[in-house]
Order: sequence, then C-alpha cells, then structure tokens
Amino acid sequence: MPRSFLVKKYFTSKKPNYSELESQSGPLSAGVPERYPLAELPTGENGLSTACCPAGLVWDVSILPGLYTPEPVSIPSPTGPLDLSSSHSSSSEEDEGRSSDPPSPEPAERHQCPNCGKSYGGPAALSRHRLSCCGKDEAAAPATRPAFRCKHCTKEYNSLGALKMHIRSHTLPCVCATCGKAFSRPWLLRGHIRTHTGERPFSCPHCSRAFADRSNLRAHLQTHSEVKKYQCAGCSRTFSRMSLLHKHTVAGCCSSPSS
DNA sequence: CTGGGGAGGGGGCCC
DNA sequence: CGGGCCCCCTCCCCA
Repeated sequence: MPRSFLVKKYFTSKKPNYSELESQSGPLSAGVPERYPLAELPTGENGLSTACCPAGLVWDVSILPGLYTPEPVSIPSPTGPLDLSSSHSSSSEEDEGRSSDPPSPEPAERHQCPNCGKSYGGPAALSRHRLSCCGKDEAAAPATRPAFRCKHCTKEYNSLGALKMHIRSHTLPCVCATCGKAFSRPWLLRGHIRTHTGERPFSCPHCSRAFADRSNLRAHLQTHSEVKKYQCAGCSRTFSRMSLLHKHTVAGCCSSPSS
C-alpha cells in the first residue's frame, strides 16, 4: 500500500501556519517546534551552548553523554536526543518546566521547586508541578508523597489527576465510531479519525505534503533541513530521526558496533 | 541499509 | 479537576 499518496486534499479546520515556524529563525529552524524557537536549545549562558545553537539544531551526540557514548552501549536511554540538560540549563524560562530538564541554577526570583529546583512563573504552576513532577524523584520528600497507585499496573503518581490520566490508558474510553478502536484520550481518537477522513491539517511550507499529525510534520520538516537534528559523533552524518541515528551506529558505521 | 511517512502512546502544562 | 493541546518518543512499514 503506497504511502506516497499523501496529497494535500482538503483541510476542514484550522491550519497552523508552519511557514512562520520556518521563517522565524532561519532555515535550520525547520525542525523546531513553533513554541520552541530555540527555547529548548542552549541559550548561550554557558560555553557548551555554542556547541549547538549557532549551527542550528545539530544535536551533536558527542556532547550528549546521555545519548551516545563511545563505549559499547545499549540503546540510548529515553533521555532522548533533546536531553541537552547536560549541556544547557537555561530552559526554565521558556518551557516553564514543560521539558524534563533538570533544575537549572537560576536566580531565585521565580517560584522554585525545593525538590528538583525547577522554577516557575507563578505559585500555581509550581504547586501543580510539585504534585506531579517531583513524585518521579523517589527520594523527594517521601513523607509527603500521596502515592496514588494504579491498580492495573505498578505505576504510581503523586496526584489523583495524574493517576486518572494514566488509568485511561488502561480503560481506553475513547472509541472510534468507525472502526471501534479505542484510545485513552479524545485527541488521540481525533487523530485516529483523521486516518478515516483523510484530513491533514498540518501542511509543510516547503512542499505540498500535508500530515494528519503535527509530530509527523515536525519529523518531515527535518527532511528539508540541510543539517538534521541528530548527528553521529563518529562520522558527523546527521539524521532526521534518532532512530535513524541509532540504526546507523548499531550498524557499525562509527564507534559503537556493539550490537 | 537508509530514509521517511503513518500511527499511536504517555507525561506535562495551560486554561 | 478535566479537557485540550503540546512535545517527545517509538514502532511499523514501505520505497
């Protein structure tokens, strides 16, 4: 079944302007989410930042110990390609804790979590953060952890809301009326429904392709970038996806023919 | 083997 | 507190 039939047919609803995404910070911003014009990138508050920023979005694995090491290593941990936490620490202003970045040594002018150090713009945001985020730190104030436990699996959460959200992944309350497939969240169902309707609200500003899913558009935008996000430390090749980089390294191109 | 699209999942934040 | 949305990630499959 050819998947190359991706033609922009019709867009019934909103259509994010990804051309803005493209233009706002230069060609290399192609893969940068619109809300992260470089926000996830080092912002130059330390020397390491320049390893990434000026050149665009090349996640040089050589500076990402969590992602790549020259030693034989298993699959990089889910720290992911963007785990630049080791190389930058300035994300808090932009992502408001959205990312999983570790605490940044910021001035205490903001509301800072005493457990993990993340800072937030307001007390409410901090309060919310403390309910969910800090619970992942097993050592964080165990006495204050409510520990809502999932009865379907072993996961634990610090807030009932987080637990409820998780439980939906077991109960799958959102059912597709067309095919009966069930999903945990309404928006997942909506995304699925697009596979039935053919709706592709996310169009590429560089070509005629359109996508039903924003993440897939984001990945696609990488293909238009001269320099891709993920760079092999061994041969400097860049890849649009971490999986490709991983395949590349596993295949033994460079330094980690371990598996 | 590589590159890329399709689809889906989960955690987190904002309103 | 829940809905909506975001981002990141992964797996599968195909060219």
